[in-house]
Amino acid sequence: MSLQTGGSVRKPASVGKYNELGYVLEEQVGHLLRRAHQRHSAIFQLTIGDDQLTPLQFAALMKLADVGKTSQNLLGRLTAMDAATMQGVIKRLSARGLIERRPDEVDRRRLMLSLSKAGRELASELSERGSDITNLTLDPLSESERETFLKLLHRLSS
Amino acid sequence: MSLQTGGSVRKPASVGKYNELGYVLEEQVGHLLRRAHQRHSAIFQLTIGDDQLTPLQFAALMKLADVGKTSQNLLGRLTAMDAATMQGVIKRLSARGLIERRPDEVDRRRLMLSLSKAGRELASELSERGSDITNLTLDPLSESERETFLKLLHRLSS
DNA sequence: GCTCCATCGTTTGTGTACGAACAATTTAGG
DNA sequence: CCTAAATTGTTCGTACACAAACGATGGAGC
Repeated sequence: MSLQTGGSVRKPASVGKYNELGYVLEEQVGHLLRRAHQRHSAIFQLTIGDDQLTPLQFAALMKLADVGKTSQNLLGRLTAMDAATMQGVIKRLSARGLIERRPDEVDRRRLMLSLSKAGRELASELSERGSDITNLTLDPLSESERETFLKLLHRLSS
Repeated sequence: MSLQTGGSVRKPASVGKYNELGYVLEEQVGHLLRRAHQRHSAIFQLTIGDDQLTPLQFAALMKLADVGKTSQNLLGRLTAMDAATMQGVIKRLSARGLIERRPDEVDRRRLMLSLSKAGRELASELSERGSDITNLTLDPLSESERETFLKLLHRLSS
């Protein structure tokens, strides 16, 4: 399959500069998504107030607080995490004693997860912080712009 | 694919907007940014037509084609990559013979980078694909929505 | 000269992210 | 009932992402 442009697409010779390919990194949505995510991660780290907790660990914690006892696999789908990724996240939360793991009696493939007392307390303490982080991330936008942005972003989130 | 592989799937109390903690993962901008980035990565991989090339490698390649000979450190800043990350990206591009590295004569701390012939050819071949990827990612949005979204996203990219 | 400090690149360690292969188990179909 | 297919969780390999510590170099100023 030909990846070529067919030969008659873009300007041939660069006049004053070097090879201009007509591709501007700063205008690509992938690059902007990546940078926005970087900025959000930095805000998260400054705001969450728990040195160990990462964005994914926080998401898993809050989702588990939301839905209660669930299988590891289902929690992964609810938080948009790959099974292998989920494995690592749960291992670290479990090592901190925030999550309890036990095999399902009925389906012995399953690992059922639930929050420990410490996990429930942490989730309760930090839920406010989570909302703060979203607000801080969206700070450059006005109220109506935030609404518009979140609506459009949601449609780009498969 | 059914989301209900969880045996006795009880609907959580927070199907609507609120749960007991008032935190809804699906409304957090970080979660949406992450999912949008996941979707974009999948589109990139399907579209770029080069099994080895990753989004960051492609960004470095195109930026280097754009600015010409540059130091590794400066290229990192231009592509929003950490020095340690840049190191790995350049190493892999270099291993494929797409980039040439040589120390600066004047400032011996610097590693000067430039595209090889193969690198220039690949950049030229794939620049069109890069634009396709942005278009495909933004496909769920109308033309005016795309403009709005990119404008707002740009303001959230530090 | 010389010292203080910034910059450049590297390495290490931890944490996502995901494809791929795998074993154990459950389910579906004939 | 029995085999084929699907699901669940694990491990491995590769690639970001970034903090932190490091050695080498360069520059400003005394």
